[in-house]
Order: sequence, then structure tokens, then C-alpha cells
Amino acid sequence: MKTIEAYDLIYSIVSSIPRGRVATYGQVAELAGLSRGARQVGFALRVLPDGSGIPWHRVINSRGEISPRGEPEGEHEQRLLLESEGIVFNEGGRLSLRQFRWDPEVDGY
DNA sequence: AAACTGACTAATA
DNA sequence: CTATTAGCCAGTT
Repeated sequence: MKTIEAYDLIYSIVSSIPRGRVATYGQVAELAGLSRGARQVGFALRVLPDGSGIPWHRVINSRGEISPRGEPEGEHEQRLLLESEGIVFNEGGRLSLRQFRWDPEVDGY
């Protein structure tokens, strides 16, 4: 058994995000103990294989938008997944963080 | 070991 | 509102 990697922790936290809610990279990083490791969270999600069971689509950037990643395919896919969970996007492709942001304390983390 | 890179964020202009 | 700058941290080259 080797050292517990930070990614496992990140994946656990992302898996804890309730359906119909979202969390920002910074927020997940904070919960994982990586106070300024927002980029690490992004990397962890990038290397995440499809069908891993991790709701990676519930993680968005601080602007309440899908983070650009070079190819618009993933962005579109993420948006569809979120909409299928009840998340509503505004015209600018953004959503109301005030309404959909996951609150660990309130939701019972 | 040094430089580059990026699913980030906050502050400024 | 958008654009730019700087700070951040780990993985890659």
C-alpha cells in the first residue's frame, strides 16, 4: 500500500457533490486541503477516465461557467449532463452559483 | 534540476 | 462587461 494520493481525496469530494449541485475548482481544492490547488483539481479531472463514476461535470470554475479546454466537445457534454440534473444555464453559458453552488455545511457534508 | 504548461482565481485597468 | 497580470501548485518535458 502506497501513499494516499491527493487525487483520491479530490475524487471522493467530487463524488460527494449532490445531484443538481455544482462546486468550483477552488472549493473542491479547499475541501481537499489544497487551499490553492484549484489547478490540481482541474488536472485530476482531466486524467479521469470516462465511466469512472465520478461526477466531474459538477465541477466548474469560479465564474459559474464550464472551463474552456481547447475542444468544445467536452464543454458541451458537461453542459448537457448538468442540464439533465436540473441545472439551468443562462444566456452567457453561465449558471447562478448563488443558486446551484454546493454548500457542504448546509447539505450535510 | 530548470523551464513549460494548464478543466484555476483574484485583483486591476 | 472584457482584457491583462500576477500568484499559485503539481505534472511533463
